[in-house]
Amino acid sequence: MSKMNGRTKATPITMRDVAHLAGVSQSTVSRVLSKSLSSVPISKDTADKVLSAVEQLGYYPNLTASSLRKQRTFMVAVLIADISNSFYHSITRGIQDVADQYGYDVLIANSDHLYENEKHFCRAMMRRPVDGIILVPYHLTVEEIDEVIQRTGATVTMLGSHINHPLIDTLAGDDDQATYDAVRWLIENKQHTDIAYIRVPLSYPPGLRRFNAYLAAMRDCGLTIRDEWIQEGDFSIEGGQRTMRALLSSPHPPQAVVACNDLMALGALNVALDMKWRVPEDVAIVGFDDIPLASLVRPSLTTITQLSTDIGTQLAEMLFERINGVVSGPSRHWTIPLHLIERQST
Amino acid sequence: MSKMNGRTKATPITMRDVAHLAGVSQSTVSRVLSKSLSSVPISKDTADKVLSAVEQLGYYPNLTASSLRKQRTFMVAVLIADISNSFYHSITRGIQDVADQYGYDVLIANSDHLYENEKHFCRAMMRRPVDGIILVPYHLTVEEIDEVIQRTGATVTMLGSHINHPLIDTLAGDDDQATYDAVRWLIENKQHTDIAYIRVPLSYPPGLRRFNAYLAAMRDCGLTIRDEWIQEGDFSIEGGQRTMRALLSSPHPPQAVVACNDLMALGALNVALDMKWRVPEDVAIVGFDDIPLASLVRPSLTTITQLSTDIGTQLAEMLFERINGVVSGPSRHWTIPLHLIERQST
DNA sequence: ATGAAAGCGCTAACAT
DNA sequence: ATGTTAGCGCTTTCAT
Repeated sequence: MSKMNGRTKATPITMRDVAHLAGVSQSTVSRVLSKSLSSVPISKDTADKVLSAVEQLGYYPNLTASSLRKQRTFMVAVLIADISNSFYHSITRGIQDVADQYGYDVLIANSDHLYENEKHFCRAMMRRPVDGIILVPYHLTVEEIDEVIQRTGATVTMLGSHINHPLIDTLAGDDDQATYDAVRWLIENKQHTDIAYIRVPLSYPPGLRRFNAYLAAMRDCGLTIRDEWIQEGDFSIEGGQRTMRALLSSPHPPQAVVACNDLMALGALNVALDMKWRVPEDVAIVGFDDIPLASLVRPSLTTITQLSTDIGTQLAEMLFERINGVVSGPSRHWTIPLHLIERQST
Repeated sequence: MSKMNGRTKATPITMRDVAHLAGVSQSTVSRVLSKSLSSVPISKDTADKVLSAVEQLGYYPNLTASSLRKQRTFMVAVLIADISNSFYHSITRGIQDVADQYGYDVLIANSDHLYENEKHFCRAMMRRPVDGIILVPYHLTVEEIDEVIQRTGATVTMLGSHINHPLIDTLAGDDDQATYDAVRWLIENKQHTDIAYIRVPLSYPPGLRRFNAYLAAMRDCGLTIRDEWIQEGDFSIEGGQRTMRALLSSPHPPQAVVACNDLMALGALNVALDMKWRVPEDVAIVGFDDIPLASLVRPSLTTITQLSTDIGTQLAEMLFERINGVVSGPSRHWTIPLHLIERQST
């Protein structure tokens, strides 16, 4: 290693240095290195000289400069709702893998489900434009997302179905149908009548949809819902624990509990066991997302799968198809099939 | 929203536009906006004109251009070993929070514990220099990290104690001592004599250190270790499951199992329960990391805590102290106290 | 107090 | 086939 002594200024090696060493002009170096198809031919001889100079100096092109000039950053940004939820985090991994393949770096942001953070993300995108954005928006409006697109020219792909924009490809699960089916399955196959639901605040469009699906299933089966069976969590394990405690201590505890996501379902499961309720004998539990933990805990959690890794790669593939011009034309809206995975908690 | 019709080029608003609207020169706009302490005074009047032009146009400065000129990117990069391990992912969150506070964006990369990926990360840093780097390196050598520092001028902070470089602040837990203590505690307080260890490949310095601590504790207590009690996993839940299956099916299954990380311990726990072994009565299990799951599963997992969120914020704070010049001088090496958390699995 | 001009490192259009 | 030149959008000297 050079010397490692003292905190000194960096000594970046630029194209100029390479050009100088190779005895050619700086633009020739650029041409050799970018070897773009459209470019003019270059003599084998100079190409070799350049390449060996690059080798010798250990030159790395500066992407910041290249970005500025090309108006293309080779970065994509991802906005997820909760970095501590492994559901999102499988998505992230899927995206990273695909981005890597295309030579892109990934900027990750986390909204914690907060509108303010989502808006902050949009502002960040205006300042540091990226080529592509993958969003899991909860509160953002079409207008806000549209502004980012108009101003930065970024290609946007999102998870969810509540935004409709002519330039945004979307991928969404059929949440409501899956929730509806799960509740009916609890009623018809498991003979439950007293079914509680742990929802999230109704300002979250997907949360609202899932909750409505639960209501519809109960209504369609002619079942009545006690007020105390409807609980409101906040996506987290703690939310699930708190609401489950309320549920199990109420005068009429439910026979089954459906939660809007796995994290809350796991919190609920955990509280049930600690309160010595047998699961599923005394109370059955159903989640949503199929995060890795769902199959790991005992009893393992019955849940609705979204195949989160696939979602990530899928979203990224859709994005890069646009970025690389493989696909053009009107926005695509894909739906992914969801299905109940029956495990030990029901 | 403007029109949303058709996939058109972006219409970025630059400083020139602002200058034009405000009727001043572009450099004046820059001065007003950067309001750097060192800068010359500016008349209240023009400042107002500029600010209102900014407002009116909804101007956002372009960070790519600014980065190029200032040779400062306002980005930090993080290299973690496993994005699906919640231990790292609490670290990530801690870093994100701090970075956010300082107005920095965060680039996250994932090595999957692979040397090749770690080197790939270094190359990426050469091409897209960032102001700061936080590393959890497993295989990277001092030389390789030093090159990045020399070439990019980035400030580096890392988790771990096996790299010694005059410019790199490090934060490390006292893994070996904690492991040693945990094993002795199993022996002296829990009266176990047959203790197995699930290690990771010995090419991982921290893994090696922890393993040696286990050996030392056993030896110091005069206990012998059967060959089959030493198993090798790969950091993952599956690794824990596979090795635990081997352990429990062996002719002399251990009374206690210590794993090098929580993920493997959880896999082991899970297999034990599925094979109808009672935990901790038939076999006790100890992990390392204290990831959120450790306290969630039943029986909950006895483990060694590293306070991962604190680690993230701590690392980031150390980094920004350097970046912002709050601290200078020789590199600091901090140790964080680790301690055993006794839960139900022992 | 402000404008003009140079330049960060690169790409691409324009020369030759 | 290669060199020269003009920017990308910004910051920062140097003038005035």
